[in-house]
Amino acid sequence: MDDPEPLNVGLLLFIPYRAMEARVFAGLAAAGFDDFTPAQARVFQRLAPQGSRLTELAAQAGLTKQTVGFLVDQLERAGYVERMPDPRDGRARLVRIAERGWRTIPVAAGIVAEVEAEWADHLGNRRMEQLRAILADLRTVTDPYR
Amino acid sequence: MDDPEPLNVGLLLFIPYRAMEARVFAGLAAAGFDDFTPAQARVFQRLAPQGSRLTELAAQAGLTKQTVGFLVDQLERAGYVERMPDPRDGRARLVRIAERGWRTIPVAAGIVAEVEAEWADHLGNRRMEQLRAILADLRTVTDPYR
DNA sequence: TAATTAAGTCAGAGTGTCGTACTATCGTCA
DNA sequence: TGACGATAGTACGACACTCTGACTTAATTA
Repeated sequence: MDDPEPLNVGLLLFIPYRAMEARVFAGLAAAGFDDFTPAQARVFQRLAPQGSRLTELAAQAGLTKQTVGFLVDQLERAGYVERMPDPRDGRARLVRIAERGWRTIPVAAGIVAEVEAEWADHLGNRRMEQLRAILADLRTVTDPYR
Repeated sequence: MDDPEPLNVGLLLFIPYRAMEARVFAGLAAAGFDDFTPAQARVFQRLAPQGSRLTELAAQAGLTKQTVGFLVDQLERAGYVERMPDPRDGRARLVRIAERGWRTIPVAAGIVAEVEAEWADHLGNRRMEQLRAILADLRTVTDPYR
């Protein structure tokens, strides 16, 4: 109706991000993982396979330690992750994906693949690959954590 | 240290989005617009120049009417927007950008331009344009609202 | 070994979001 | 023209998320 001016890139990034997130949540819920909030997922998503420390997760997700601790509590109660002492540092504990957490992974990956396929279908494979490559490159200047 | 597998496109979209948002907020705060939260901004950003209805904003932002009403209350109290009756519908009210709101726009636009310039500098102009074009195209399949 | 730094927790407060229920107004059609 | 279903918005209550500040425990450094 009234869009002569192009949206800024920030908003353009946000729109598909949100669409992807919504699809993944709907799919997880349909597969029985219906406790699981976006905030929890943003932490869960960054767990290293061998486990991550709270402080590390907080830095990566751009949240405080307290917030991540709160979210990990919930994930732990729901059986998605477990905490164990870090053998290399008595102060630290490692947050690791637990059995139920592992089960979400193929489900989520399947939905992501499905959405990506739809996008590739719309954009064409070549541009989809360009998008992925450009975003990965952009990460080097926008992700303070690597 | 440990990133052989590529991140999914959702997360790759989120990282620069978040970086852009953080920069805009820091800049607005530095310019004296230090009340102004991300949630408020996500609504404010979608206001049509002639004013928008609450329901319309809610649909675009993917929020409920109540949530948007709550955020608009705050924006109104802070002088960024004003509400007026919709001459075409007695039930509706138009939310319009108010004087103080208009003043944020060049500031925000300047920061967005600055960040985009940095990105273009890193990616090269050609790929920056590709990114913009691809995202705009992707919007047709990911934005349920247009 | 004392001082400093780092990992994590606890407590409290403020913000953001939703579901349900309600009022007022609009549009339609008998 | 007036009754009825749909739509715009508000009110209230609950819960999720996030932060700040203060604290505990363990590691590191001097």
